[in-house]
Amino acid sequence: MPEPAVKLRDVARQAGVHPATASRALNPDTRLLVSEDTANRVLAAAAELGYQPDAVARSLRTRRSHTIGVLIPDLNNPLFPPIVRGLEDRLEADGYVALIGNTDGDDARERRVFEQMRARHVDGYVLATAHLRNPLLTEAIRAGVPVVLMNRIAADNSLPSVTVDNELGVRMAVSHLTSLGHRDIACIAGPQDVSTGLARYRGFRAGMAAAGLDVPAGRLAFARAFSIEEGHRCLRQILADGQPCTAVAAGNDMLAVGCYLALDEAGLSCPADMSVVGFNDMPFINMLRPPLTTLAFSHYQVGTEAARLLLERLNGSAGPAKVLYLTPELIIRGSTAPPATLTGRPAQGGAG
Amino acid sequence: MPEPAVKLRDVARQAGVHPATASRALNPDTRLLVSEDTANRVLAAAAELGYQPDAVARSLRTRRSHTIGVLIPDLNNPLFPPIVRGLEDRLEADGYVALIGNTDGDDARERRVFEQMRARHVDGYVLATAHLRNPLLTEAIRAGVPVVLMNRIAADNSLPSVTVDNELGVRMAVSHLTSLGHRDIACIAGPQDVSTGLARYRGFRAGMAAAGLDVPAGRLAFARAFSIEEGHRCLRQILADGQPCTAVAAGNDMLAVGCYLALDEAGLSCPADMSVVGFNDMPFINMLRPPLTTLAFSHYQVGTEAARLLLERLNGSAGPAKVLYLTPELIIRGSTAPPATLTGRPAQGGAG
DNA sequence: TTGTAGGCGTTATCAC
DNA sequence: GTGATAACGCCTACAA
Repeated sequence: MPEPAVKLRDVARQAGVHPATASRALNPDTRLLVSEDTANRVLAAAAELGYQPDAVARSLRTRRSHTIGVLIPDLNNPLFPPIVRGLEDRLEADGYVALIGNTDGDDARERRVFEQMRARHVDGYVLATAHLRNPLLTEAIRAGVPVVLMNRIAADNSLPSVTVDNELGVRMAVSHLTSLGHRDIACIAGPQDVSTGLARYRGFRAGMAAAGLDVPAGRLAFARAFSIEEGHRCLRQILADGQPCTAVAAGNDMLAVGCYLALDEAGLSCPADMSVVGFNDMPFINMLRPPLTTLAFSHYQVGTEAARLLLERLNGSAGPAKVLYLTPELIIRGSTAPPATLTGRPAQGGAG
Repeated sequence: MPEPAVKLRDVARQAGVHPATASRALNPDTRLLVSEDTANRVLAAAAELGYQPDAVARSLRTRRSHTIGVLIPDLNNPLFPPIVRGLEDRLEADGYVALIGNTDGDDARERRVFEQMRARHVDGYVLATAHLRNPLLTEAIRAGVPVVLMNRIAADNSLPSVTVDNELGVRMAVSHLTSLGHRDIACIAGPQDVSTGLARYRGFRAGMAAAGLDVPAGRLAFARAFSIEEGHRCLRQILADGQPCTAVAAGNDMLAVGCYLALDEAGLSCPADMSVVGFNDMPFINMLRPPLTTLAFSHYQVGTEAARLLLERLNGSAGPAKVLYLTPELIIRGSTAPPATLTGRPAQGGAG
């Protein structure tokens, strides 16, 4: 026994005006076109009947869906829920809703989701999945749909984007390690075809160079994904290689967790035998043993800022693309300590 | 320079037919109304032009948005991302998309989000936020929109729902503890106005009764939310109360994590001084020290099954509501061990 | 200040 | 089997 929804014409009838007048009274932008008295009658009628404008019909007419398409790699990555919350909370304030699409790093899937969203007339996109060169981007732009990038950015900074200063973050991490006395520092870099992986690796090299330290090949590994498994594999590889080291800078927290596993497996303990630094300060990462030293930034804010940049575009502001860098904060926890050689104990790896 | 989208009438013109015919050819359900030859021409034209039907216009006409409203408490709760993924993956297979709304346990917010979704003509709702008596439910039903519950269920089983067998799970947990030799077992129960909190508490009482054990008031605390803070507060309260116990069954993993904090604070160690059992087997909970013994079930499957039940309704199946119970699995990890009183003796498996 | 009319893109219901 | 027509609910020139 579904109750028929109340429509604009019902409100108009109740207020004794024409639907067009009711429409004007209900729409904040056109309310001043109508007499205050009429406006009040219409508003009262709408309230009484519980009128909700039909968003679908409105979209068809106005060509604006008030819907945003959001593409992320995988919601299961703990980095993304707070980002998505930030996005949705900010968008909701302006009457927008978000369609979330997971790509699982699969180009075909990404394209399917993208097209789905296009068919639903999303007013804009927020992408957290950008590769350094991404065909989807040019396509969206050609279609005249605003795009904002978050977390990852594109090769040229031609698009509005929000990201943490990855390079600075890793330089801070390296500086923290060297100030503890570490000199033999390994790096597990993330994938180099996304900006996060690349910028953090650059930050590592810059930090090491600034400290006058070498980066021999045996202390460097490239993860094929930002996953626990890859972190595990990479540190195992470095340990097997025999290039001794007392600390490792991981491309993100997931890789760092993988390092924990590899250390366990090798019978080494953190931080006594090896210090570990991550990146992101994922939720719950402070609950691990030892709690992970990592670089923090407000994930929620990444979402709200990305939403803000997109809303600016949607509200007509043109101008050059704003690229926002959040400053990371080094959170020192239990996974970093001076190297064993300095604490009185014999050095595990017997480094020179 | 936005390219104009290609419309049905463009396809029709290219194929040399009337738009109505093109529509029939493109729609699988009506394709048999049109000659095979024409159908092929239309399909070819559509492919060539890259035609994507306008979902908004279609919705207006057909009164179906192929959109589902999903209400969850908070995406930041690690339980929900996999559930949402399950939902979205299953819905996508049938051409539906999900609008996710976070309620933060706030009734007003829940109502706002619900109305937003209604205005967008969602074809159905999936609610993970159901209180035992929920006004939204009757409202949705009155509007003729199908509703499926997941994770939590309503007081009467009048709605299709998917949930783990909470009572059984906690009985398994208690049985595990008693078989280790525990007799003085505390319980930190979740909120009693939601089905999960209530059923798990019932399971605890049933399990204890089956083992012939008492539940004195001093070993029982009710959390006001499924949060780390509340778990912390509740166990601290129990410890302060002076009723000695050697194990605690927490209403979920978050509460269990709070227990870890309270134990740390009290200088007690887990599992030597106190065993802890959780519920849910949240992602990353196995990375804690000690890894948490808990009850696992496929969160992803909760999502896919909920989607399935809803799709059944949307495809017209009536019949009585199906209530699906997933069977939980006890995952024994490092947070449970025989009580200290027994560990001096070779009484590992044997309970007195 | 308010009413009229037309159309957004699609599909359902008629005719032919 | 196909074409014409109307309508889904709303907004917005334009007319009055």
